[in-house]
Amino acid sequence: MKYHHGNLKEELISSACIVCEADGHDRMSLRSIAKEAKVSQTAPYRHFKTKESLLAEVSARGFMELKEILQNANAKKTLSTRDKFLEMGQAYIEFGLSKRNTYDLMHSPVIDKTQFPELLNSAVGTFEELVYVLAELNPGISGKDLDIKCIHHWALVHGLVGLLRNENLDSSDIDTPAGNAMGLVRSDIKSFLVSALEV
Amino acid sequence: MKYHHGNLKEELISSACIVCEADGHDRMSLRSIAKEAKVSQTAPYRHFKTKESLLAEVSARGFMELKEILQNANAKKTLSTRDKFLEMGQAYIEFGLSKRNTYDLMHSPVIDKTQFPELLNSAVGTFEELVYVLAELNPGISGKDLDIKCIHHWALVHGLVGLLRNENLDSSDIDTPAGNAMGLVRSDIKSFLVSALEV
DNA sequence: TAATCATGTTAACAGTGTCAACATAGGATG
DNA sequence: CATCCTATGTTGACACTGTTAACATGATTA
Repeated sequence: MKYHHGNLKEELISSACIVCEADGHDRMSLRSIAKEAKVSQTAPYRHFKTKESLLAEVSARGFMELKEILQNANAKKTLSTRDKFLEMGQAYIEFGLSKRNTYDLMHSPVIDKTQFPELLNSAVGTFEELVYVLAELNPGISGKDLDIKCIHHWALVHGLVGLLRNENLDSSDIDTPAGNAMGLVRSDIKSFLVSALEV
Repeated sequence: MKYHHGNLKEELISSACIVCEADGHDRMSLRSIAKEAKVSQTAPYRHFKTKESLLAEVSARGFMELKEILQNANAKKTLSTRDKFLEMGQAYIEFGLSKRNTYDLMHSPVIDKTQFPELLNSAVGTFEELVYVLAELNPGISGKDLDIKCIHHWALVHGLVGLLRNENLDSSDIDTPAGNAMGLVRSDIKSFLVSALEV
């Protein structure tokens, strides 16, 4: 039994990623993931100043994974620019729905991104990926106008993920127009994107 | 000093509303608001089964307030339908930005809305208000198509609030296209809505 | 070899949500 | 009016949390 773990920081992060996605960041305790790594409850403090900074790493990895997913969608050379754009939108939403708790952490106010420059960069990186397709899709616009258009589309998919994830409007027993429409959207995201984005 | 408070439940809720908006729901403790009401730390448990159910109450009040705000915007008789719609969008976003922490709670996964039917109704009520204007604005569509259009616009404003609130992209020192565009959008929300909603 | 320093441990503190057991008062019932 | 019931309060405790201080270990470096 060696005293020094050797690879603790990395193990803590990857463990945190798993627990965070499984239970949600608010139910994740530093102590539990320390225990999982078979290490004392205060060992993480040699690698992370606070719990928040560990969560910042988890969040950053989420953004990196999302960026990669968007890049992959954008890299499908057989598709038209329009279809690549739609593919990205769908991939984004699917990420938000499948990595539910991680996505929640990524946009949670418990992490002050201004205190974690790397995290901020990761988040901005996601945005940049969107800029590339939209620039290709709209040769007419550029600069600020292009950036604002990006925000428009980012807001749309981000908002949709939020509604589908948190409102529980469709998965409830109560039969409402909102719930039914939400179910329709969820069952065919691509159609929704086509109509909403009007591209 | 009377043993029974007399109006504890109501006082706890309104106190929770204030603390929640001031500090955020995750930093709010049951004990602290019990103390504020000059009552023992377990007294709240005579009125709320768990902390979550008190937060559900706070969330519901948030939705009711938001609905009222949207109703007021929609009731401005001097405005055209289009302008009423824009007014609602702007009012929604301003609510999300000014009642930042409350808005966060309203869409937080810490509350399982399926376990609080009244809260679910409040949330759905917000949606309904949107249906009314959009129906008036688009006489051509109805039923599911109308509902899906509502989700589209709800997602847009909801997503925009999320980006403006949590990403900290514009308030940071780092100079990025995303941050700059975010600042532009924030400084003139109405213009953004006009271009994004294309109405 | 000796010293330094990153990385581990143990013990403790103040705080949390929650429950069980007990206390009080006011309204309903005889 | 006396009595009991029930809603509402309190005290004490439990298991947990993030975090810090003080100490231990062992690898790197002077």
